[in-house]
Amino acid sequence: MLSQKQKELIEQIGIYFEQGMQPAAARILALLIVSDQNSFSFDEIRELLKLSKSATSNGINFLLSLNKIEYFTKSGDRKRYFTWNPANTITHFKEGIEKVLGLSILFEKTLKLKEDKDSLNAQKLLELSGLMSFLHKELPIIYKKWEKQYRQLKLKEK
Amino acid sequence: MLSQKQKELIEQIGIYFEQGMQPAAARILALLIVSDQNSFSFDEIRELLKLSKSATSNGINFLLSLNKIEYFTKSGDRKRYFTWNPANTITHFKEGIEKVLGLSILFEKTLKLKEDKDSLNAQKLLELSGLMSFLHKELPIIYKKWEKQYRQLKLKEK
DNA sequence: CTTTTAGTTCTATTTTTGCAGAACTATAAG
DNA sequence: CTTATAGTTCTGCAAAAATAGAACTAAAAG
Repeated sequence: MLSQKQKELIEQIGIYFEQGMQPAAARILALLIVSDQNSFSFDEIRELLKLSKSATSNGINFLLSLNKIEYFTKSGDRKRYFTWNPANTITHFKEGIEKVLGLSILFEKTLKLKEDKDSLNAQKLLELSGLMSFLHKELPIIYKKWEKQYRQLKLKEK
Repeated sequence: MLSQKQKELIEQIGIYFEQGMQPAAARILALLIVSDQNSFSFDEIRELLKLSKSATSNGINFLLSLNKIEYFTKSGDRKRYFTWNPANTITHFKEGIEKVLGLSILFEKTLKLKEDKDSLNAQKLLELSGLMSFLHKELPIIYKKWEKQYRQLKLKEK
């Protein structure tokens, strides 16, 4: 069902995802991304990851609420089959970066409160928030550049 | 010593920093960034943030070990005076972004294991790791662009 | 040598997080 | 109506994280 390599990747990717969700949810998401099987039932997830019913249920519902996964049903079968929702993942990735850059706003606010704007502290704060907001402005340009390049790559394939 | 606005910023910035360190350490760092006072002794930090000696000591040493803060001493005074080490902060920020992009390597590894490389799952994985590594390549260019712009800004000031 | 000071380390609590497993619910099938 | 299935929710526990405060240490001052 899962090779050793796949298991390792689930763990490693899971660690990245744990920033922002519980270990169980992180591994469920990693499983749906890594595996070759294109959908998993509740109990399959439960057994593969050796989780309890509650951990599985909570993890799945957490991921559903964030639109990171979705499910479909088969007629004459009560089970739900869960899959990764890759369509939103790029958006989520972009949002993740956006969030980090929210810190620049707090740094700008801090700067405004500074009595001595010429201190090293204030100067560096300006530099840092400057870099952050510069990056923030540049990112959409990068994304466009990539999309263009990516579209051409796809065309070539055909 | 600390205005209401400063206290709020310490809490808010602290929340960002808590990803990666204990709440106490996060607030100590935020304090050193936000305050107008340019250095703080152990006991000043302790009292302002209402921390225990151990929490203060551990927090300070953690931040020192990561080079996020530094200290100086005054002759005829045994205390250490701690300050934010802004010089490294930009480096730390860049490293933080680097780390996130490490996920792209794991996604590439995942892709290699995929039996069906034409599945939506595999395609999106390729797209995602592609975006990530593209961004990774573009970042140094952005940094240079910013540095150039920033240097000109500084020259104008003079 | 004794005392003071600044800070560290150790021990014990408290708080938080995460999960297991049982009890429960809702729905559909028979 | 009864039973089976799929999943949720509740209760409780265990491990980990974070902190408090006391005991301790190192070094300088007197």
